[in-house]
Amino acid sequence: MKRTKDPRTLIDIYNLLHARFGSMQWWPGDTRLEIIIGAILTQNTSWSNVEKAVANLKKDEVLNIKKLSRISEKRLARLIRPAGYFNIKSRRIKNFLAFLNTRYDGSIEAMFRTKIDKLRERLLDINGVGPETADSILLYAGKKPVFVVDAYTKRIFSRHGYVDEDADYAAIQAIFLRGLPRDVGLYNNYHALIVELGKRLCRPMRPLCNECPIRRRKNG
DNA sequence: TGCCAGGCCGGGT
DNA sequence: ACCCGGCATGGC
Repeated sequence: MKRTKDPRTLIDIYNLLHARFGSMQWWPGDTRLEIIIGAILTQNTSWSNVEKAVANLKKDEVLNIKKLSRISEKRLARLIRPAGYFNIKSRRIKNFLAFLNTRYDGSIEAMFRTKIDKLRERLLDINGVGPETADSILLYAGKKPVFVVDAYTKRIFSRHGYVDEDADYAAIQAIFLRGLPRDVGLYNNYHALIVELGKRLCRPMRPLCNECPIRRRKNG
């Protein structure tokens, strides 16, 4: 069966997802620091595990910049144990805090006063912060207009023919930046909707499923 | 039970 | 410039 190019825009897809799941208005987390820590903790890790780790940090009342900066890497690793990769993530959190303390005197506000592109460069220089983590920090903690790409984005939109299977992070991001108005609220909800769809329906070994709101059906 | 999860790094070609 | 193993817990 011959297939023609999907004429629907990325906005059309957004509207489908929004109709199905509503407004997510992310990130799940109370403070900007919690969002940043969560962004590191959720690297290749299910969110339910991250929640346990964050709960531990709150229970011990260390989820603030000063305490997190002072406790040992060892103790931090113990607290975030449920999130997996706890040793490396403890170091990565410490790396971020060292960056924040050194360059911005421990002020997240000061950090976000930096021009977006410059701040993104600096975040990427932190060992343990890659493109998705940096962009999540910028968008969700900083409310900056940066589109976040993740494994779900790549999987879902390559399956539906919007991005190449082998496209890298920057290429996928460029497609969304080109296809969407530069709007923080839209970027926020779009990525959140993608994750929601990914978590619920779009598993690795299941190419397309009938419940997928993006799926094109006969008769449109 | 084995596979997977909202990546990223470092060492090897 | 790629490619790949390592990192680790908890849920289904």
